[in-house]
Amino acid sequence: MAQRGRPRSFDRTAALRQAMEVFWQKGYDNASMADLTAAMGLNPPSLYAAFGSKEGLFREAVAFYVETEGKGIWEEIAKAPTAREAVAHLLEATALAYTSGPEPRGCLIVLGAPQPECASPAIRDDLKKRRLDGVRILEERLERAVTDGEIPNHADCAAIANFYATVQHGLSIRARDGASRETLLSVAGCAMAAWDKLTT
Amino acid sequence: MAQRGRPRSFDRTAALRQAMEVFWQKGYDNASMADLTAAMGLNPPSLYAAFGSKEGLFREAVAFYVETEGKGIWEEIAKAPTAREAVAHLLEATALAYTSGPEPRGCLIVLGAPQPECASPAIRDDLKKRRLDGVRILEERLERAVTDGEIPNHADCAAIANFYATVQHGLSIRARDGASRETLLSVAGCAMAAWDKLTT
DNA sequence: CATTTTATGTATCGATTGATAAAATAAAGC
DNA sequence: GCTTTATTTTATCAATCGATACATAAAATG
Repeated sequence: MAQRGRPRSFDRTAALRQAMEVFWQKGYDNASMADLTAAMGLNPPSLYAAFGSKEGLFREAVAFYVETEGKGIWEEIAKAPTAREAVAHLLEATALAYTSGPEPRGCLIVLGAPQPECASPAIRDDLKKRRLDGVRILEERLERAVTDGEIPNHADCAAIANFYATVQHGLSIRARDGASRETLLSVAGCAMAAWDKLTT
Repeated sequence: MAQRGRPRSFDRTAALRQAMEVFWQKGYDNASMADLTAAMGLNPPSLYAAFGSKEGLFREAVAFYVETEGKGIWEEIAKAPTAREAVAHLLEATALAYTSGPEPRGCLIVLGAPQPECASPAIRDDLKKRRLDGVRILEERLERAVTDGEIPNHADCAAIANFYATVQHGLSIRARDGASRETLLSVAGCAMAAWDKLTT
């Protein structure tokens, strides 16, 4: 059954992608509705009808970001045969993703709303939760490695997970500062240099 | 010779400290003049007479931050007898500083204006320069360690400096997410676990 | 056809943004 | 005491903020 009423004249997904780019570049608070409507090619009423609010638009933009940019970074965590390969891939994929375009990128989830006093506490908390989810996913992968016998029992999985998550977050800052792909990859390599000592 | 005219009725340094706290909590863009005047206990004209503009106030706040919060973190870099101790102290002092209060802290220089499209490109670039200065200071300390014979010639000082700077930047994000002092110290320890492999 | 429903374009809402003009006030030099 | 200089208070500036009211356009339904 087809929709009633006048159909929308724009590609919702394409508009969402444009919104994601604006939020990625400016962050939640600094991205104005004027910026967003201009980039998306919409008038404000169309935007509000399709996405509800600036907050709703950002939530969808983040979900879209996770499904597109984030997928290649995190999906290998579970698939990799060893925790070491999982972590190494995470950092390398991060380095590649953060230097994929001409513009400074970094992670939308890390940089989208970094201030404790954000215009939208819900947005701030949502991004924070997503970041902490990343730490937890890492920790769970390491604990699985203990079960698998890859890592000894006495290894501090929480500490190791926190360490590699911290490195990954730091890569966002370095990427925004214009660090090259080679530099970020070398940082990933340096972080992996600690692996043996941390897991034996 | 004393000042002519009516002297100001407020403590300029105390007001600057209050402004620093507001910027630290909200970032440059999100801190409104209303926030600042309220925290500093001033009327707008007094603020503008004393600090010139929001941008000027932020610059002074950052300089004040470096002189107070940042001093204990970076001054040991040159003093420490070995590069290893210098880097270890940097990370540990960072972990302590970022968890010194009840509120999520992190670094003002890392988090004060993280967006590529900031309301003030000059502010954004100034903070970026300060971050890159940190990387350079680390690298120079490592190169000195090569000269001193602490580290072999073939060590990649730039890569190592980039790695530890990345960890330090990442600590700001983790601190904002509420990571405990013990967690941040353990991250610092994990980072130092890579030292031997990176320097031999 | 007319009716209903939804989307669009124009214009604008009250609130807040960074920043001042004008006037009142206070302290120093003469 | 008088002048000079600077600060403080009050009120407000134009611009922008996120979000809508309203009228019109385009599709499905009857």
